[in-house]
This record gives sequence, structure tokens and C-alpha cells, in this order.
Amino acid sequence: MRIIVADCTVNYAGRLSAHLPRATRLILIKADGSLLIHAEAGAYKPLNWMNAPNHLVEEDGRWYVTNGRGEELTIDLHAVRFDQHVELGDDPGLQKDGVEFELQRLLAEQPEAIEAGLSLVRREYPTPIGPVDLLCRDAAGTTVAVEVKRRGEIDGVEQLTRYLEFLNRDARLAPVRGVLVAQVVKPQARTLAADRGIDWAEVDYELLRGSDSDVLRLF
Amino acid sequence: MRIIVADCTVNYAGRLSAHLPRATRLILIKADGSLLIHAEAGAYKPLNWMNAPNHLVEEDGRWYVTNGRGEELTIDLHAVRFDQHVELGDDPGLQKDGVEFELQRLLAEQPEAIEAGLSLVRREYPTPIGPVDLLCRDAAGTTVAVEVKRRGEIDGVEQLTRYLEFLNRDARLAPVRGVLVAQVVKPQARTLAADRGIDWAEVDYELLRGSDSDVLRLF
DNA sequence: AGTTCCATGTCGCGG
DNA sequence: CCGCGACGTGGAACT
Repeated sequence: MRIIVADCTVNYAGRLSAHLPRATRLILIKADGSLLIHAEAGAYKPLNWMNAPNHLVEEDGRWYVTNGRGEELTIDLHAVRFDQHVELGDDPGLQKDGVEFELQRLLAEQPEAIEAGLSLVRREYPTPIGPVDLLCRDAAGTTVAVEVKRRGEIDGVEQLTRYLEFLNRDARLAPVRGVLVAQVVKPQARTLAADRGIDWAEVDYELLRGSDSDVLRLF
Repeated sequence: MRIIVADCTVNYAGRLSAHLPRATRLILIKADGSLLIHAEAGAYKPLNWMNAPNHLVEEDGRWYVTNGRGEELTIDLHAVRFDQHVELGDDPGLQKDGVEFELQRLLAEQPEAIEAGLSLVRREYPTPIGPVDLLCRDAAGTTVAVEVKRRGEIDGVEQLTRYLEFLNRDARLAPVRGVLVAQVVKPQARTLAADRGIDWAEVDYELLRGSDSDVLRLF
């Protein structure tokens, strides 16, 4: 990785046109050729960037970066204050835990955590506009579409509404109820869900994981 | 800005839990306190980060970063290979050009590009839930609500549906048709639009801009 | 490669 | 502060 601090002017033309007036910034060039330009403020997102793979040409204090997809970045270097090369080596990568998929897996194993008497019919049940997270049947034998989110917000209710629209046209399934399941269901989502006749449930992730370990311990 | 290259182990607990095994990485600490951890590969997005404002405590080769929103990042520094401080100063900021607003402006000038015989009634026509991008009238005199997007996706159909709901209650306008206009309309959006009786159209941004220049050249 | 959906999305605007 | 929509969204998983 090459680490540069320089007084520079930047122009980007591609998906849009953008211009960075002259100022001192941090420029990173990674081993794969990707390039980031960061300022002193504004975390996470670079002011400008070019994703790998791309082609870098240096010429008279000006860099041309092109990427074969019609995008071009030009950097005018007025003064380089700092230029250092370091080898970082491969990264073992980030280990995540606690995302939606895991929650869906646990709930598929323990549908009763959503509602007593609920049993799984199929996970990722396909519809013309995308798969329903869990298709279940309740104690009374009614079909239930379950949408799993980490946080239950309005778009989750919208998504579930669309699924129900389609599912209820299938005579073999109708009538289909909907349940939005999340660790936390926001007040707005509750209101909209109630208005649409959709149920919601909050589940405890740690508790689900605990039960999961219990199940494993039995074998 | 402080630029550090170090052999480190990182743990994050907040919106999820994440762990970075020991490896050499780039750590940036910006003036506002925000912190980024980058690896050699994978541009744009840091492996881990903490957005400002946050609190940083250094202690025995271990850093604790907390941000008052229940998020915590811990960095164990095993070996620091590089540690440099640079002053970047304020950044004048990025100047952008050419996004959705521009597309809307061009279509307001050339509604025929959407559909033959279409004429503009008003841009940003207000409704209780937000302004409709373009309100038009078609060749038959029927009111048409146009939603402009750079990319036509399900969200656009949902948004337009909500507008139509309101517009159709206005006896002076009803019945109102809807058209979703974008450079590209995704299959899912087409399916949902068709299902809701909403039309869609794809337009060529470069072509619109070209016609625009032609118009200008006439004067 | 194309498509779809998730994201510790981030970011900016308006109420 | 919260809700909402755009983003050069990026990135991963699946077809």
C-alpha cells in the first residue's frame, strides 16, 4: 500500500462528474490498484475513489486513473508532503456475528419463538418478486408468511405486504397471514403493520442462540 | 490526521459483533476522532470503523473507542510499524453534477421522450406526502403522474403508487395514470408496476442531453 | 456476467 | 432528533 499526503486537485468523470478543489488530502493506493482520497473530516466514505481493477499512469505530477468502464479520475499533485510504501500482506478478514441470516436460521429451527404452535413449511419460499424468509403454518393450520429483519422498520412491512399480495392469490395457500419478526420493532412499523392487518413479534437473539446450543447439547 | 500501520487485533461490539484476527493493517484517526481500519485489499469500505463523535482512550498498547451510542471498538496493538501525524486542514468539499435532478429537468423540457403526445402540466406537483416529479397530460387528455429515477426499482413503484392514491382522490385530476421513468427499469420493478397498472419507460440520458444542446443551439 | 438483496450501509435534507 | 430518499451506493450470494 502506498500512503501519500499531498496538496492536490481532483476530477472525476464517469457515473457523474465531480471536482475537488485544491487542498491537502490523504491518497491511498492499495495493492490491487484501487485508490482512495480522504479528507480530514467525514469518516468511512472517501471524497473520491476508483475501485480495482484500474490502470494508473503517472506523468508530470499528474495521475490518470482509468478503469475500463468509462470512468476516469485525474489527480493534479501540486506538492507531495509525504509518500510512503508499506507491505501489509493478506488479511484474514472480518468475522461477523448476529446478522439477519443467522437470525433467520435460528427462527427456521425454532418457529415457536415467533408464535406458539407455529411450524415451518419452507425457508426462502419463492414468489415472483423475491423469496419470503419463512413460510409457516400456525396452530389453526393457516399459512403464515414471516419476514425476518434485524430491526423491524417500515420497509419491512412494505416488503411483507408485497409478498402477501402475491401469496394470497395462490388458492392453495390463501388466506395467508403475515408476521414481521425482529429484535426490535419500531413504533412506526408497528403502526403500519397494525393498519395492514400484519402481526409483529420481537425475539431475543441471545435467547435463541442459547436454545440452539441446548439443542446441540442433546446430541 | 494520524496514520498508523500496525500489527493488531480488533473487536467491535455495537450494531453487531465483529472480530478481526491479528494482522498488519492501516489505522487512520481523523481530526474529528473518527477511526478507520483498512486492509491491503477491498477498496472504499474499511474493515472496521467508528464514526465521529467518539471517545478514544489509549492504555498499555490497547485502544478503547466508544461513541455514546452503545458501540465499542477495541484495538490491541501488538507491534507498531509506523506512526505519523499530519495536518490536512479543512477541505473545500466535493462538487457534484449530473444526477437525478438533471434528468428531471431534461424530461420536464422534453416530456415527449417519455411518451408521444405527453405535455407538462407542472414540475414538483405537491401532494400531502411529497411532490410528484412531473405532472403531465397525455394525448387523450388524461392526467399522468411521472416519477423520475436514475434507476427504476421497486421503491420507485411504491412511491408512485402512494402518489397516485392521493392524486386519484382529487376529482379535478382523476383518473390519474402513473409512469415510472428511468435510464434502466429493473425486472422486479416492471413486474410490480404491471401488477399495479403503472406504466414505465426507459430514457437515454445522453440522448436527452444531446437534444437539449440542439435546443440551445437554435437560440 | 447479470440480478437481487443486505448493510455496523453513509449522507444530506426537511419536519 | 427522526423519518425519508439518494448514492459514482458497495458487496455478497445466487442464477
